[in-house]
Amino acid sequence: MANSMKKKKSFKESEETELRRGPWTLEEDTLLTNYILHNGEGRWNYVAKCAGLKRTGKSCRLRWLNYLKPDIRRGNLTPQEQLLILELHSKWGNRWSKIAQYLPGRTDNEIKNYWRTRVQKQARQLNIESNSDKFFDAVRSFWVPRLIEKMEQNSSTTTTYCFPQNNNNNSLLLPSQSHDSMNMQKDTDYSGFSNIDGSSTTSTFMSHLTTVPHFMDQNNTNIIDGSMCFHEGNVQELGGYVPGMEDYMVNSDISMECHMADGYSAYEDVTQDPMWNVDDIWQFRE
DNA sequence: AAAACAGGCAACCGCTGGCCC
DNA sequence: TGGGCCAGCGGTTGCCTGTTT
Repeated sequence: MANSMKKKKSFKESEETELRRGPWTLEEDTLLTNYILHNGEGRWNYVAKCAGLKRTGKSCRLRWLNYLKPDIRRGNLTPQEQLLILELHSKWGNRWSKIAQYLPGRTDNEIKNYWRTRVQKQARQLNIESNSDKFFDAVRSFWVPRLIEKMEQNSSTTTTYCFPQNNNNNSLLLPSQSHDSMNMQKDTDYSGFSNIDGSSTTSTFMSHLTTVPHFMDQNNTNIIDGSMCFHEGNVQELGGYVPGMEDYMVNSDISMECHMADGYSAYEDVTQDPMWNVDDIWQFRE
């Protein structure tokens, strides 16, 4: 018994030592792709074996889902996608796979990397916790409007992005609790938005883009009630001008100084770092 | 031109939950 | 019912590349 266990173990060890790790070669990619295109995904350990790969099933799965799958979108995240990530992260936190479901062609890994390298970097520079209210306020006041402006500039594409229904008051695109006193809603009808519990919530920025009371499911095939959508790069038609936005900016004690600051490069390409001029929003620093 | 540094991203690791025997 | 296997997920690591000195 002990002997057979030992044999089994040593066999397994020798099998494991043959497993390849690290970067995938072109040949491995081809083997995996060809196998899956002909036979489907199936069980990953089986896929690895049958495709003739010396990789774990796990490794094959990751490579396929994050890199080889035909519908993977590559390249920089668009302002729309960034905005969606900010919004969805404010609702769900680090639920990367869930967030990725709303960004067709983007992987959870890519979104996670984006968050860690871009968003958290900004938070670090500001010496703010990236999940803190203060950081959300900063994003609301600066990043979001700049992303929206960027969207207005890119008016050639027509991709539809869909926001899931708000079911809490923790939306990044909403005024925070601390800004409730600004009475944002008085000039604008936000009635298109409702929560699961029947109450209504507002989205400071997105609600002005369009108020379509439905959204597509994960496969973009079915329309689901109770959400908001906007069309990428077509903000003008949908209300690219953001009424109330200036109210928010002007009334916000956060935005005040930054908005007025000389030399503040508020309208540079927000899809690139830095998210904002750190020196100009020094007041966020703790 | 080369070394040092920083950022971005692909890949790995460990945990969890579901399924099956 | 408990153990093994597997897929999926989020966190972490390490390499590659571009930039700075």
